[in-house]
Amino acid sequence: MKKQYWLLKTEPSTFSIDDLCRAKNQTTSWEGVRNYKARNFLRDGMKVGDLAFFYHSSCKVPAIVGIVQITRAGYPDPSAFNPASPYYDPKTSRDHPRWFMVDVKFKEQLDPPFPLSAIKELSHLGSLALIQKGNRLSVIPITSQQWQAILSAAKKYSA
DNA sequence: GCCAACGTTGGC
DNA sequence: GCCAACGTTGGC
Repeated sequence: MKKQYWLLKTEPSTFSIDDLCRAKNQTTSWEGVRNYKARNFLRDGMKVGDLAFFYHSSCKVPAIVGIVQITRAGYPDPSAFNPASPYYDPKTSRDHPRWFMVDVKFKEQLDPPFPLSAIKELSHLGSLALIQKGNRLSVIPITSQQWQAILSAAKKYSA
């Protein structure tokens, strides 16, 4: 199966790349996604070994800050069943899970981070959901061409 | 803090 | 099934 590429958004005030680095095995479950399109990508699209950009949103400098690898494919997100969780969804149950998550492991930090403003300047990206106006998708598929273009630009980038 | 864009909800 | 109202996202 061909490797697929992704971009995962997170608010650093909730969960940052530093949090991931400090996590046990530098691995975390990507809980709390409550959007159907994103859910479908988590449940059906992501495979073990896929790579994803780790993106900080809703912060001072929105940017790709690192790379992670998928270490476990989609499985039910238990936070949906937990009334104490901010991600609790009373309309779902363990018998009929609605929300899914994957596990991701830290692979690499981008230093410096590659900011959204620079991503927008790349001409050869074609349509990338991240830079489309009003986009709110938190799990975004990336073509291998886009991946290469962003990665090589990011390696050359210095603020 | 503002506001545009989007997804979801619920009345009909 | 439609669509207005609402809540949320996220860049600026």
